Amino acid sequence: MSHNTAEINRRLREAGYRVTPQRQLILDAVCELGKHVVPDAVYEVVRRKTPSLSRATVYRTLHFLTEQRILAMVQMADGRVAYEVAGPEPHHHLVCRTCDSFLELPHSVLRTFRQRMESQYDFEIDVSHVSFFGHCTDCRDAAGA
Amino acid sequence: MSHNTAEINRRLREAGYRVTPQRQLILDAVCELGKHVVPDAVYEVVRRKTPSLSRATVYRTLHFLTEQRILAMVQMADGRVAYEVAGPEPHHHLVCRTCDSFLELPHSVLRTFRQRMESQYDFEIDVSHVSFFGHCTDCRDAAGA
DNA sequence: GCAGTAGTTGCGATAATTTGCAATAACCAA
DNA sequence: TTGGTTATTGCAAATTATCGCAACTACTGC
Repeated sequence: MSHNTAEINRRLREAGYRVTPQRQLILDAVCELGKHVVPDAVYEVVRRKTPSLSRATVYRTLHFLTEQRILAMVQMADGRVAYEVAGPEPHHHLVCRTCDSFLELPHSVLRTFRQRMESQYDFEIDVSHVSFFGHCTDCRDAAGA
Repeated sequence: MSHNTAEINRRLREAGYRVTPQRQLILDAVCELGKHVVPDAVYEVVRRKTPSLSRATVYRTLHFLTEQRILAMVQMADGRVAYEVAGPEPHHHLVCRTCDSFLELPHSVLRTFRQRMESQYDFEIDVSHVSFFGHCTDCRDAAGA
């Protein structure tokens, strides 16, 4: 369990939302499944414990927890969205379009860029998570052969 | 019409693909609809001229034309994908999550970043189009009030 | 021109995601 | 503890996106 349940529950209640068993189950499932968790995988896990829990609830809850910055939404190369538990410091991904592998980037790589957008365009980039797509070393080598 | 039909047709045929009325209609529609065109809008337009043209063809053709770098795929704030005619030089967007407006960024803003990723991570970012999400001046003012 | 080849399309089925609404249950206050 | 308020859930239907396959047709070579 890599999330502080008590703290999260407090935050939710403070904001006027409710802590429901469904929300806790879904958060636990994302946590347990690791990084780049797709909605369907979450559904499969929670459904084992609570078969009545519906797909709609999974989708809604993932959205909800993302809005609350408890989860972060990440884009996969094929366009699907996945989720992961949001750490205290955001991080970013380099996603390979060919093999779907990904590299993690520290937030620092975007810090300068972000500041520039703010001063130049007066636009505040939401950097909870950014994915960049392209091709990793291996796949480029394979293609170039 | 902001695209050179003859040139595009030549490119497609040269690559072994075919120039079909459906593809032309769909490209024209994207062109006419402007920037950030969603698949359904394209479908509504082409269907007026050719009611038999199916939704599947719209989706497939948008993907296809994107692969051929004739269109560029852009992400909207709500996660949906949209398309626009790809210019000779890529450009990027700052998309406001609140009002869905967007600012265009010249490719140059990412050039340094891209080079850094290449030298540091040996990862080649596909920069045909990148969207950054956040909040524009107006929406931040409105929210902060 | 004309016919053959293979890239494309349309249809229907399927998967993935969202939404409306009534029933439910978490939380707060007394 | 109990009751009321209202956020949340589950269901089913609506949307949105994808896929398999047979029919079609754009293109090439003759």
